[in-house]
Amino acid sequence: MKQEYGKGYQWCHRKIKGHGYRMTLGREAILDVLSQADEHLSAEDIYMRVHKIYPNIGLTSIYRTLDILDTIGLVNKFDFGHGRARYELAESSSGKNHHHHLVCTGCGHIVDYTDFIDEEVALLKKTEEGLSRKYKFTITNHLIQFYGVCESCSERK
Amino acid sequence: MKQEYGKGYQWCHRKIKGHGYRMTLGREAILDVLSQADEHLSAEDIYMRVHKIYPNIGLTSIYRTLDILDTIGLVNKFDFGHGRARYELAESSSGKNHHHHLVCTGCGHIVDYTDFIDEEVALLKKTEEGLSRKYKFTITNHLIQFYGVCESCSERK
DNA sequence: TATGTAAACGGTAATCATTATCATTTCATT
DNA sequence: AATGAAATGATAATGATTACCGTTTACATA
Ligand SMILES: [Mn+2]
Ligand SMILES: [Mn+2]
Ligand SMILES: [Zn+2]
Ligand SMILES: [Zn+2]
Repeated sequence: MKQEYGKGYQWCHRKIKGHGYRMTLGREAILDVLSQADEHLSAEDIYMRVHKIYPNIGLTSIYRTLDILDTIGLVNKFDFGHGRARYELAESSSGKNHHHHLVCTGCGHIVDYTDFIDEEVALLKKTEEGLSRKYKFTITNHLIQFYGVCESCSERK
Repeated sequence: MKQEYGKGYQWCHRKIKGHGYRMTLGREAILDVLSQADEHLSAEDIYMRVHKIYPNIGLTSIYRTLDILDTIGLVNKFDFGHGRARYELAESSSGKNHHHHLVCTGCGHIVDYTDFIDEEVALLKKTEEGLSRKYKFTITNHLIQFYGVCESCSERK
């Protein structure tokens, strides 16, 4: 159960406590489910998976915890336009590379891509600096998504 | 009322009819409100403004029309993370330049920026081609947003 | 190790933007 | 004017997320 992922369980634990939160069995289970997920899970997806290993969990706690984890940067929350938020472990905690998303508007399939990511990130950095200066914003985050139709969706006419 | 904007009312009219839809007073009023808007309006914002010049309009028609206009590319629909969708006239119909958004997570203020847009668009084009080939996607759209804290929000501690 | 207290919890009800339904009206075409 | 399709507005339904509240738990302290 308590497996290692990214910078590891201990690192997440410290980060949570460092922000004044407690580490509980429920939170541990949520991190565990996220670390094993290969897709971008909704709160209810997470609820169902956590429920198997920790049956007492309530959906409310899932939302509460995800909100905290998003706030302190351990998870990323996304809206891919399907009416519900989706979550993934952040790079820092998952050990995955920085990536952006390609979304099929037909079936909802999502591709994590890292192609051109270095160029993208370089331009983003430059843009952030420019915008920051010009508009007096402290920029904390960015979002890049491409939308289109995947192969099987376009074959399905 | 029926004023000129972007490629003009006639152009929008033709585009709507070209997709098999009818041009009605309500739709005209919605386009009119959008063309005069200086912000990114929610469905209810639009409803209230249209209601002044066309009191019989129902909120349902606002949603229906916006959905159609989004689908045929006359308006863009955005989610800036405040629980409701926001709309703006698309470049083609508004005459505005291609731009992306800078969002203040404190007060919700949104800046349209065009800085570095040529470089951004060039990279996007290249990335789109690469992703398209590699993942067999027909890419139709992209989304770029920066999130941060505006000056007055950071002064307000 | 026992205890006090704030944090976290689960269940339930409430919220609220968006959609579905459906009877009525309007439009384009003849 | 008659016809059928598209559009409309009022209303109800939906569904993800949040608010509330009484109970339980984690953990700093003694
Ligand atoms: Mn991802
Ligand atoms: Mn804009
Ligand atoms: Zn697809
Ligand atoms: Zn602000």
